[in-house]
Amino acid sequence: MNLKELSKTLGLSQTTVSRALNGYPEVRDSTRQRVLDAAERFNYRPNPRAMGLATGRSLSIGHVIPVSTRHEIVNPIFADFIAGAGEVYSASGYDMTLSVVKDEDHERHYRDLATRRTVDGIIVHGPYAEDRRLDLLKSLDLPFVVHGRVQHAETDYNWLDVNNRSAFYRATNFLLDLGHRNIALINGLEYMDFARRRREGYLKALDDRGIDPSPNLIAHDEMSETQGYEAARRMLSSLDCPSAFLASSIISGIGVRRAVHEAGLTLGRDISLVVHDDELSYFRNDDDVPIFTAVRSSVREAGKLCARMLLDVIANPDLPPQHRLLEADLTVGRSTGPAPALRRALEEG
Amino acid sequence: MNLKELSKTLGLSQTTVSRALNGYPEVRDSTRQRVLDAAERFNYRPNPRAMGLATGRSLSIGHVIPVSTRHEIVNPIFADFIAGAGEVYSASGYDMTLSVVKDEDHERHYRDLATRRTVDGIIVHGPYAEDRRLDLLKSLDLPFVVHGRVQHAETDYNWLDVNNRSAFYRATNFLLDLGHRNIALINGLEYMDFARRRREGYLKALDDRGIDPSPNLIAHDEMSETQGYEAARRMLSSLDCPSAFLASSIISGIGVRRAVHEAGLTLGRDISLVVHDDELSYFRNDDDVPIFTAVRSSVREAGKLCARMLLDVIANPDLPPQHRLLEADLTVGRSTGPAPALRRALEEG
DNA sequence: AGAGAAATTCAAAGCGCTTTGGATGCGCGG
DNA sequence: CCGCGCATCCAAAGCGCTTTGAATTTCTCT
Repeated sequence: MNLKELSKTLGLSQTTVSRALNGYPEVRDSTRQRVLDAAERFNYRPNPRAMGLATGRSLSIGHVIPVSTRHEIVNPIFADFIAGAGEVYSASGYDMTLSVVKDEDHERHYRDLATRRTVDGIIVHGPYAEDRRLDLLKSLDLPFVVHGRVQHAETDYNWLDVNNRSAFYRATNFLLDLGHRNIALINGLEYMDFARRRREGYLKALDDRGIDPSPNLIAHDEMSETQGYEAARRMLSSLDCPSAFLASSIISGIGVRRAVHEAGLTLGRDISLVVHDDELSYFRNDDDVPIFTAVRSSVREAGKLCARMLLDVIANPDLPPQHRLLEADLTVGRSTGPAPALRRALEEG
Repeated sequence: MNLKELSKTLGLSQTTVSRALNGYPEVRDSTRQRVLDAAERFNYRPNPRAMGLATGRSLSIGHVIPVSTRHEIVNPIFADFIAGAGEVYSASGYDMTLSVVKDEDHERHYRDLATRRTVDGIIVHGPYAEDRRLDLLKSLDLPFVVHGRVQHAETDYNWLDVNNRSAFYRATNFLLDLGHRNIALINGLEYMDFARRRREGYLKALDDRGIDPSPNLIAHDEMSETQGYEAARRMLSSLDCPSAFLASSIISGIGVRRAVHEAGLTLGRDISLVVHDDELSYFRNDDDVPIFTAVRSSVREAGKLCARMLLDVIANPDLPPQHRLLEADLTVGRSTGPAPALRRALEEG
């Protein structure tokens, strides 16, 4: 059943029916009701491609998921982010178009999206500290929102980010206050923007107390269980063995835990661990006393907020660039405790 | 730049240009080359909505991700599956449209997809043992492939599945051969088809050896770290304390490991654990000697295969229903060993 | 009652592509 | 030289919707 048939059935013109359905004012109330009833009865659904052709819009948002050839990992936070964003889209009648794009294909892909206008806007995932994508996108006249930020951008753009620097600054300070001095950082890939900011926060906190960071205690890699495990194992058996770890993800944190156990040590007593917790749905860390002390920020919520921001920008093209900086909570769990030296001092009174 | 402009520039009709671009034979070779060159030079990209309107196809595949209101978890295997499928789509010029749909909205959503023809086919994720969705889809005349199967279906349909029954049958036998008798099953939600099949395999193996399964040693829930932990902790402190666990996911397996450690026991010696390993990219279990003994099957590969199957079915509508049953590998890692009783016997010679 | 304004409704153009049903021009055999 | 078949190319219709500009109806006031 299409518009033509529907309007013929109703004895009205396509114009009127279309207007009635789309809520335009120049339709008599009784007529509109008649149209809506008929549409419902005949289960009429406008053809989105025809709508799109006529309006130029696609009612679809593009999410571009980067996969590098070097690093095969699909970001595990991605599923939850999508779930959050998807909720917003379906509530607003938008679809979500996903593309999984290799690093070297990004430019071509964005240009394609822009010229074919297959989406009305896009969400950029996993920005690098130096990311040429944004300047390209700016030049393409396609609304976009970045989940994260980049270090230096030629021009302003829409973004939503967790305050990674502050989160890791606070987390590091928390460990320092517990007496830890050798604090290791198990971070994400060095060229990722979030990883760089987290390291900045970490270094700043050390610097504030006049502590020299040890290069051996900083690991940059893809955040996987194995990465956490191997980095932690290496560090635990090194000379400047850390008494505390800061892990950029709950997943690498799990790896750290494995290494700690394997070394015959106990988390929260011999070794402290603070993780960044994205509140992944399959990895809840929200018991009354959480397993891990964590800086916490829901990535699903971030997905919702990004989606809303983008829809806003699309609806109001003249809006100035939108920014939203979320602060992470620092929640104390069972994986942290005073540094062994401090603990002994405390115990001896 | 659209078809009209392009053909005007070339001094050709739209018909000819369209045919040249789409590889139809009734175009002189030299002309075709001229057209292709110009298209390249002017960076011509056909408008997909116009194409879709004219052809009736959308060049897009729908993935429907279920989220229940009861269980908020987004299936963690989903990201890797998508990555696999996405590769195939982009190689074939298809887009991927994702929708995150609540249980109660599924029917409406599928009907919508079918009447609006916004996708050319869909992939069904996470089928329940008794899933009314399939019969509905069958009646909708929209090609689809199920990742998984259902228990009883009125009619045949396209699916790709891991042989869950056999995988868990073999895993259980493996543990039985090691002398374990109290074997616990930490499974997914009871109404999921895969969970039911896994339990069948497990029960069958026990039955083969005349062992009565203990209801206390079977847990059904969403597969999360917490679930694994709590189920294992409960079981470990119960009367019929298991000496081995079978976990339906590497993630719940991690939880089991935590409970084991917390009980002061050692994995692979005091307690054995076999997990189902989907080869999630952020949770590799593929060291020379893997951490976990596992039944293993790449979900990313499954994504690829499902996508290919669907594209096939779309291209050849008269194909009979396609089926593909993947066997999982049983890989021995460090999380399993002889049952304590057997080990003592062995040690005493 | 009649004019002008306001409220409704409509016909038709247009979005950018594919595809049907011819045209056109060419070489070739009779 | 004519007519036929083949290789190329084209004009125009159509996909299903929105939207412009105009027509028609209904109100409102005098």
